[in-house]
Amino acid sequence: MATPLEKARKDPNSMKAKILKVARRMFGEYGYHGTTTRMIAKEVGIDISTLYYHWGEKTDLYESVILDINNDLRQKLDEVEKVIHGQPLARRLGIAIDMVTDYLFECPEISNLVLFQYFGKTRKESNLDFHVPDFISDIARSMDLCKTKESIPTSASMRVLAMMNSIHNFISGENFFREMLKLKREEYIDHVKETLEFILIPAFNGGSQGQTDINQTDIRR
Amino acid sequence: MATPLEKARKDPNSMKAKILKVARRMFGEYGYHGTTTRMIAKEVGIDISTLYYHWGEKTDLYESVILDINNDLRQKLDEVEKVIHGQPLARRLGIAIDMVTDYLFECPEISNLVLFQYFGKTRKESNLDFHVPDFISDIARSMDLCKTKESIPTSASMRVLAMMNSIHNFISGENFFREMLKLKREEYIDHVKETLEFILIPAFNGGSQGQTDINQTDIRR
DNA sequence: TTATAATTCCATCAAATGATGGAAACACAT
DNA sequence: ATGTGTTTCCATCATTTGATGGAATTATAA
Repeated sequence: MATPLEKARKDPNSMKAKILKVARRMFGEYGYHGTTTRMIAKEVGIDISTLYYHWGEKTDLYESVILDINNDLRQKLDEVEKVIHGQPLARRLGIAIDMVTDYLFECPEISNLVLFQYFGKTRKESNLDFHVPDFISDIARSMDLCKTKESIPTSASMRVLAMMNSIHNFISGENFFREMLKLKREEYIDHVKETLEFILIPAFNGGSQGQTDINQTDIRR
Repeated sequence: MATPLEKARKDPNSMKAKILKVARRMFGEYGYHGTTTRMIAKEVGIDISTLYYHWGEKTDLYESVILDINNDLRQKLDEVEKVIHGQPLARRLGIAIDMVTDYLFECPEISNLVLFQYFGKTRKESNLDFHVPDFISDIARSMDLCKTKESIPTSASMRVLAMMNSIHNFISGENFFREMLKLKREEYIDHVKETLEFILIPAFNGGSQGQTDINQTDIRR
């Protein structure tokens, strides 16, 4: 109950929580430098100084946002892990893609912020470790890319990164890609899942499984 | 010879060209809002007003940067297309991955800017069409995903997007991922190629080819 | 050399932005 | 009602940032 972030999570109706929610979306859309504290305050409907009262400096708010999405993502991945446990690999992958994709389409700011973290620099660097390695190793183990949680081969980490990024890309790029392809939201989501399965399942399934129409099977849903 | 961009391209030693080069890198690293005109001017070693003299508003410079990398990328893709023409699909893919990856590792700002274009919003929206559809259709045809250049199926476009983005991700994320995996640059590049082949070749090759150690074949280089 | 055009820098502006002090408004227990 | 602690807003700063006018410098041609 010490940090503002913990307070915000405890009471989702608190002002701290409201600000955090808006900040997630705005930082996700415009990036750190593209988002001003005034933009956030205005969107919440409060004065800018109220925002500073609750969260302090802009960098602190941003770090809280990162920690928050990090937490959410980890929680979701744990949930997925429980569901797919024990299934055969192709099915595990199919379900995981389906669940994670659905979730991230609900919270696209997560994908946005993850990608910003990977690709963007922030003038004043933050000494915030992103805990990505945690995710990676768990997913790698969950996909039979390694046995123990320790000592993950580099190639396994790379493959998991490729997988996760492919998903994030389609979520974050929705506006751009959907406009480009003239698709409705539902259509786009279906195409994303189909494409992810097309790309990922053959690779991780040993490249020896079905043809391109593996998408048509009942792996999804 | 009309626009500043054309002048810059004509004479690579001109001040316009120098500024453009630095602007590409800076916009690529920090994004549009994260880069100030002063940062660029300082890096070039000139006064800020000299920058404005040559390129006008910040948005104009940014648009020129986008057009410039767009041009470079298209040129490179045409070059790749010529090299791989006539080869069997898996080999075409292997060579394309190799060439494009090498090129983008030389000009990482291209990947950065492409991803920013996809994922970021820019407060004041620019009415600049990015010509992505051009790339997409050419690549799709080059990979037997469709017959004619017109009427590309949506799923084909999606697959090409997935492919291109996977490459851009590893280029743009180099700093983050390499630090995370404790790799030297050369090692990282090799792992990127291996991973891309692992992910992409089985999918586009019909999912019926080799096992995971397809990476060990002589497809590369 | 001299006139003309192109280039560069200095000084400066106005707006935007991060941040804060302090007064008012509110909640709530006594 | 009164006192105490919390929350909110108004007014305001200092800095940063995009942008420009005009003088000084440099190149170019006559």
